Amino acid sequence: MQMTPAKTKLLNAALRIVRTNGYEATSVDELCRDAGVTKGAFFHHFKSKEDLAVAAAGYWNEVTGKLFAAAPYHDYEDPLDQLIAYIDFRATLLDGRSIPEATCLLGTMVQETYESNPAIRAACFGGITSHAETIADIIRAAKARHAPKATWSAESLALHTQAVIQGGFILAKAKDDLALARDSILHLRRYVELLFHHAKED
Amino acid sequence: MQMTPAKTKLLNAALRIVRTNGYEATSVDELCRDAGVTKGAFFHHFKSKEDLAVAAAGYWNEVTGKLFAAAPYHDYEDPLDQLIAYIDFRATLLDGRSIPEATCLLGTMVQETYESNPAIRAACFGGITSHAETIADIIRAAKARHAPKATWSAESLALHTQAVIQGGFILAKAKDDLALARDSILHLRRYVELLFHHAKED
DNA sequence: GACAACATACCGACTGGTTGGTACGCATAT
DNA sequence: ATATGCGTACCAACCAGTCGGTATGTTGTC
Repeated sequence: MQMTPAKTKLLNAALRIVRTNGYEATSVDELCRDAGVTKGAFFHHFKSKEDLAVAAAGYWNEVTGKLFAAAPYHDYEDPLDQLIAYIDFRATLLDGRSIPEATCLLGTMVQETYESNPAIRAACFGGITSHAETIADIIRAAKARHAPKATWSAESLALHTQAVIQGGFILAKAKDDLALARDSILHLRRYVELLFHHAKED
Repeated sequence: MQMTPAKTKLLNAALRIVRTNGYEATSVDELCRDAGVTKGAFFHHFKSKEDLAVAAAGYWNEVTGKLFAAAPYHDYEDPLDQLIAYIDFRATLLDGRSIPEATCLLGTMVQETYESNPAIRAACFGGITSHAETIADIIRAAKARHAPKATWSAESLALHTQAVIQGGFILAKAKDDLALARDSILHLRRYVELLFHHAKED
């Protein structure tokens, strides 16, 4: 999608500011100031603040989609290796980043808007589940090869990976330390290893 | 702590409304309307909206502290049984509740305030870690008895339980379905079982 | 036990600043 | 010429917080 400069600048500003201060605490004026455009430009491209949030969720999916598509975890032949490498990749995404830079726009926005703003909630849900689905594909393949008789489902485990990552972000925000998010991802890695290790023993 | 009726009503209103709409989207006027008190009463008891949020976090700890202290998971002799029962108890806390009723005030508030409001962030951190510490005590005992040589720490696993629960809430909010939170808690249960099952084999 | 002095709990009109959103003007490109 | 992209000026609603005031204790003094 071709985008006009002001629109792109506004969306990038939204990713940064909303992840830092949340959706409600982010004002249209601040967004415009940060993007270096005026309010006229804002309401030319977005019919409301809510509309911007929905567009930002879509933009987030675009940006992170490319990031994950280009990530090295795809290079492994064994899907279980891919899964472990994906988890490790999620951990490396915390390195050298501040908390607002490392955390997820969708998880942040949905907390504030799930009850009051169905459109934003749905956009966040779509983004999270579409990413989880790509992980579920990997898990499905890993399960078929290494744990065909396991009782858990690939979809459920994929969503769990996202839950752990999102939950890790919350703890990290609370302590102001991304190490807590890293620790939880490490537990997740161990869980996946134990799950498949256990299945092989049967 | 003895509390005046208006103050208690405001704190109870805060627990409900903030969990529903978030901190920023909750106005002082709405809080007063819901509590059935006036603005004068609000600012008599709290010197600012931020002050109310900090007090609400403390109040949340009181209320949930009693809930967990009276919960049945303490009745087991074996600390590992206690831990599993705690996890199951967390799952039952979702039953028959709406999402705002089931979710955690601290996790919701800290997402919005971690960068812009250190006092609220610290209050949320204190509440989460003090609860996690009670779980860490159980895990420490379970580890001493069943997995003395395990490499993971009780504190880290305790925080991970909280991360999974918080992350489950985010997914539940995104899908508007608490089943997702339940699923993640089930994965957490399996993780703990595998962790100790694995340790016993060594 | 009566009365003054003071504290606590609460009321609700008001304020100055901020909010999301609108109306409209103008330049450029087709 | 007309649609698109953006700037300027503005608005009504709402926001957190203030302030003068009342009603109801509580405490100390004689």
